[in-house]
Amino acid sequence: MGPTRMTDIEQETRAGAREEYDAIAVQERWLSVWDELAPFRSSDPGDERPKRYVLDMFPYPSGDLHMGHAEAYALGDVIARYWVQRGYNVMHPIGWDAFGLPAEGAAIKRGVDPRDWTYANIDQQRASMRHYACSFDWDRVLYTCDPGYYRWNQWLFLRLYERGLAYRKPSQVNWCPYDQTVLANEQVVGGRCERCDTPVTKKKLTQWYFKITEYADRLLEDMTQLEGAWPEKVLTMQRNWIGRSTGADVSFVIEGRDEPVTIYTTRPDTLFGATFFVVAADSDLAAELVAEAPGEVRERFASYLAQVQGTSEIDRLSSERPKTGVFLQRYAINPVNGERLPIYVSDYVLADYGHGAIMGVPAHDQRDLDFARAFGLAVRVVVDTGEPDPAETGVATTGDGVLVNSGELDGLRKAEAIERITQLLAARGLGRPAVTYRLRDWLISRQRYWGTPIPIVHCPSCGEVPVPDDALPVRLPRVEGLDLTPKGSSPLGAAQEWVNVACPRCAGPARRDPDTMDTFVDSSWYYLRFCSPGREDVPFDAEAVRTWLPVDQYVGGVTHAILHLLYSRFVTKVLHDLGYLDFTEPFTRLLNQGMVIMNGSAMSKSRGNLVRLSDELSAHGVDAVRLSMVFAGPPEDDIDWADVSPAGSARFLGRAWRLAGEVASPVGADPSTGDLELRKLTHRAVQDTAVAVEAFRFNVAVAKIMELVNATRKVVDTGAGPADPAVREAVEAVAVMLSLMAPYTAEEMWARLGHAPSVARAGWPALDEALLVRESVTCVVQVAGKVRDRLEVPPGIDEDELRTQALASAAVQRALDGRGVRTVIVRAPRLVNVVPV
RNA sequence: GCGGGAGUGGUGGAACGGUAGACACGCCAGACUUAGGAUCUGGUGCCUCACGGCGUAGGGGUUCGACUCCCCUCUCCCGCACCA
Repeated sequence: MGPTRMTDIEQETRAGAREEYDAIAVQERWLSVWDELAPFRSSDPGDERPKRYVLDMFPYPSGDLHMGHAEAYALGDVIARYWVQRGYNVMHPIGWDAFGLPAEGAAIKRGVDPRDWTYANIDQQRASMRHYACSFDWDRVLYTCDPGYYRWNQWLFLRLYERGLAYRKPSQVNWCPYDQTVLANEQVVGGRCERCDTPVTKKKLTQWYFKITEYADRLLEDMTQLEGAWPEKVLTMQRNWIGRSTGADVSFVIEGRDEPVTIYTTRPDTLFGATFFVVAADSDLAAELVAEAPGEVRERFASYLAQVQGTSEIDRLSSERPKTGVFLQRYAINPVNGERLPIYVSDYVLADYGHGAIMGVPAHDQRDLDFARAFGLAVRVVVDTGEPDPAETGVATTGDGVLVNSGELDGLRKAEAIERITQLLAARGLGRPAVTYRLRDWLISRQRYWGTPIPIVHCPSCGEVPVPDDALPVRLPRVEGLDLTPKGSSPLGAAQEWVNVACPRCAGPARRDPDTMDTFVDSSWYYLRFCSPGREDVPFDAEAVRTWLPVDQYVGGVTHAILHLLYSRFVTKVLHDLGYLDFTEPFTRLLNQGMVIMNGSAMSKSRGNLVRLSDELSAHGVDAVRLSMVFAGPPEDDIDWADVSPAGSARFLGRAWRLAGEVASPVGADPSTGDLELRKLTHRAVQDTAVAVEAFRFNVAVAKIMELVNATRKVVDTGAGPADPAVREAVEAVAVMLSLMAPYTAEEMWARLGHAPSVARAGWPALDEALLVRESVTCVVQVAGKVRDRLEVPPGIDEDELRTQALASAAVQRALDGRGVRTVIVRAPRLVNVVPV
């Protein structure tokens, strides 16, 4: 009966001869094999496999790959390699987000050409990726700093320009004093420059914008397509960022001014509670209103404005900041009751939100109340919420209640009053319902060298003239002779031969726009370019885009939750509207991986907790590092490298590899004659692993593979033995599944098992459904919800039979201790719960 | 302040409302060893000699049954932060 026992001698030999797996030595042998086989090429003509587009966010080439890259690409690779094994033609390309400030920094500091610095880093990263066994399709590669790429940024700019979606306007903009350039709203994080952490200030400048606000509603609505496929967190962040609010515009007559001024409010029901009026200090309206004010007021305003503009965003944001302002000695007339409201300027009203002016309702808005208390202004309650008087408590009431002191609105509740007053205002031509967004237009011009030149020529007689398509690309001038030091204006302006051109329209002398584009423009459409990276006549091949897009699976860090993802969604919609794309969302599914940290905090040189990827790779090998990244936990969680054990991963890989060397049945041995229990475990593991991978529970997938390895070990050592065909079946399954995370080891195993490379294209093991059926399951028997016994029962057992068996259990009877049975809950075949009286 | 998420062994983490702690790391013991930081085997939530009891941040609730659903509290993380 049973499996053949190994003799003691065999056992001794085997134990004594445990082979050592040299994970590092093995690596070299496969790289050239893979180069030749190109298992991940996706552009072979006539490829009949169904398509799938897996995309990792492309890197910025600032030095070599680091631990963060290693995690992201390990995760993306599991997904890409899985779908290849499932028989899909997977497009998994890579490129470089190659424009940007670090290259200029290097140029300034070390006198190297940004081009040379950038391409040198790219070469290094590319070599590291190859070594890290990334499953990229090396035929699909792009560099955004290549004129062959950025000409299409210019093309995109011109298409937006034609539609009025790219425009120039003067405005108060975010200014980074360190980088000496403007920043988009999205690139200011907590009042600091997203790049260099310098506190941001404001500056009035004329800049180029993309009109993303025109797409605010669609960016919001289309998120229903992404529900469940993108992390909820990202969707929430985008919703908040867009910040749609509904309310009403209300016109106020200003004494001594012909035109009334419109304000926006979400609380038109509190109109009768307005006791003052505030205009943003840095708005045009403020400048205009103060011009008619007495000289003393003008002076105070001027010094106040200077003070406001000198304040950094950091200070502006501090919440405990007292309210400040200047009374202009002018008045606005409340349209509902004719009251004269004193007009103030203050920095707590923002020039570029709503209309840059508000009505002050101190009783029902905390900010207004703070201001009123600072300036001794009246506080009038118009919504009785039952809470204490704000004038005394200093706490504004914002809840629901009954309108008072509000003329015809008295007695209505908040919501009714909002509707009523909006109607009344509309009927009298004094207001209308209004929607406002927190989202601002995307400021895309930058006063720096290493970016895409804006394809506009400024002509003294024709004004702004777009560069014709056939004159693209507008190439960057050579860097020689240019001073790249940040000085607040673009270095390109000093490139005389470049900047002075003939006007494309009148041929007269004109100047190129000297600014370059935000690098987020580059990345807002790169996923389209991968379909046809070599095309020189079009930005992307329409047919190829129809084939591949949208991206089925996007993988990247949550740092881009707003910036890159919002811009990409916007550009996709614009290109859709222009007829270039037939879809409206670029990324069907999104996975945000966490960060790799060390000892509880982000790695940094200054903290002294930096872990170098290259060190980890040479200590443990590529596979062990990749496996550790994947096995550490759910992909969206941070990985504390102090908590993971690449050495443990390496040991596991050695165990798997050794098994492959012990398989003693020939290639093609019929598994159906093999050990049934092991076969069942194999097929179940294959099934469970697939389910886990598809649900992004890669750590669980690894655990399932480990279980199978452990079970196979037992069968080899103390069960059916290494010659059983079921062992081969199991080990082959392990090799294929492991190829998702540990490509070198899997390839070695595959070779040891007698197969030709590459295991990457071996195909996912076919499931035998019959082997997934269990002939007995463990049934838990509870008494009052507590487990008292376990029964082995057939899966098809009927409820009555199970109930009978459960009640017959001695352990159940003991636990009942003579009490009667009130009910028995039976959930065949897994559980019975006996409820005593 | 507003919004979102999360609290499970010494650690990372598993668990369709149905066996809490899969799989690892670490640790302990053993085997093989001149040796072992290699390899293999076994053990490992807490209390208890045991029977058994207690355990998923804390407190309530729904349910035959709750890590899972609901309410309250505490703690931590993330995002936004004068957006009228």
